[in-house]
Amino acid sequence: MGRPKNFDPDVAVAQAMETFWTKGYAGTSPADLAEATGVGKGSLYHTFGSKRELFGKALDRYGEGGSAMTEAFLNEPGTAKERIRAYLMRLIEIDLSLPAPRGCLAANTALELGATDPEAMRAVQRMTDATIRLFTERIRKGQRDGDVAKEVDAEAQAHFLMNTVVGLRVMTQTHDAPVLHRIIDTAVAGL
Amino acid sequence: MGRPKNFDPDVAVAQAMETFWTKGYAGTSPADLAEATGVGKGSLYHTFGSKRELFGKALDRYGEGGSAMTEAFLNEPGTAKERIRAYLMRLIEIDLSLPAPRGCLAANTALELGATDPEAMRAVQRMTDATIRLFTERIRKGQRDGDVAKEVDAEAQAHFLMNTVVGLRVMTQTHDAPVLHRIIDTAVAGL
DNA sequence: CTAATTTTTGACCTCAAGTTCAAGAACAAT
DNA sequence: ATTGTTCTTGAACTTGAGGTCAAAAATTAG
Repeated sequence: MGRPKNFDPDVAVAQAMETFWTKGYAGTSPADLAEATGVGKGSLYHTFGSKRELFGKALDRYGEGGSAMTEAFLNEPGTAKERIRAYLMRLIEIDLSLPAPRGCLAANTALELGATDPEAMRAVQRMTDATIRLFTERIRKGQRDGDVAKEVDAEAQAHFLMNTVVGLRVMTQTHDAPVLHRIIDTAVAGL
Repeated sequence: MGRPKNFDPDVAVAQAMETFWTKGYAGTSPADLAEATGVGKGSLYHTFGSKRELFGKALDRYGEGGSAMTEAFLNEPGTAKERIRAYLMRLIEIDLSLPAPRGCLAANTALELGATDPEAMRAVQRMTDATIRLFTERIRKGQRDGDVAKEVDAEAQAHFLMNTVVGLRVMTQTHDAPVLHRIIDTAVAGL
């Protein structure tokens, strides 16, 4: 009972995520969030408690979406090297197609809140660990399929690829597609 | 003539740089800068004009310091691979020895101001290009010395290494030394 | 010593961020 | 229709950021 919400909290979280992603945590004001979601400030506070809590939900949602997209992409037909390369290419392609590249919410958060917000860091780490696991599994599958050499240390490669992804999402801010493509080609050479 | 400054602007810039590096651009208030430099807010504004201008000087100074340290490190005796590996190791070692890792001021700036400050981006790009050039030269020297294969594309490797550096400076926030070391070893495997 | 010049200091100003709250609106149950 | 409950709205509050300014202090030239 009681008056029904006239917005969907999940949708609002998704819209908030987009805003945080584009403008950063500190750079996003309650007014921005109200505009992005179409919900009054008061209502947002009533529903989510605080800006930080809303951000937490947005981070979680980002992790879910990212995981799903990574998993889907890696598991399309092809060799491990092909799929991983295609995944990296896709990542920068999306970012470069935006009016202004915004990198990776997780990486952005790590840098912006790293020193001051341990819980945000844990959320970021959960996401990177999930991605690393997906990479590891895909490489192991490649080894079973015979398209990746048995000697390759799947976990080491996965960590390394994660590092490359993070780097790319920053380099997107300052470098153009050809440079980024060559970086990707160099990075997957070890597979 | 006139009253003499009772602080050294160069020193103040260096102190401001440390503060921006640790707390980020937006996260650093004029009051923080006054405390870090020991100079009154009014005096800082009198000397530097605005927070943004002071930040510009701090960025430049960071670039100079970084370049000098990179060049010095790469040119110590050893093979290209050894020196580059040592350089990467040193970078994360410094960062991990701090109470809280703060990454790379240039990378942090790229993410924080990427969308909104083209001039800061140009400064960042000047720095990364300088580093890439140093990597390229060191790899070419390795090829002349015979410790790097002639077939290696020095520029592609240099861009790739730059990307790895950027990635590492973010990963430092969430991962520990052994993982980072393995990433470095994987990254320099192509040399 | 006076004048001219430059720096320092700290009070002051404006504006927006982040949040709270009182009043009213929309529902379900009785 | 009334009650109890939950949601919405917009005003209002507090705090600190970023910056300005007038007055005092420190210097050199004459």
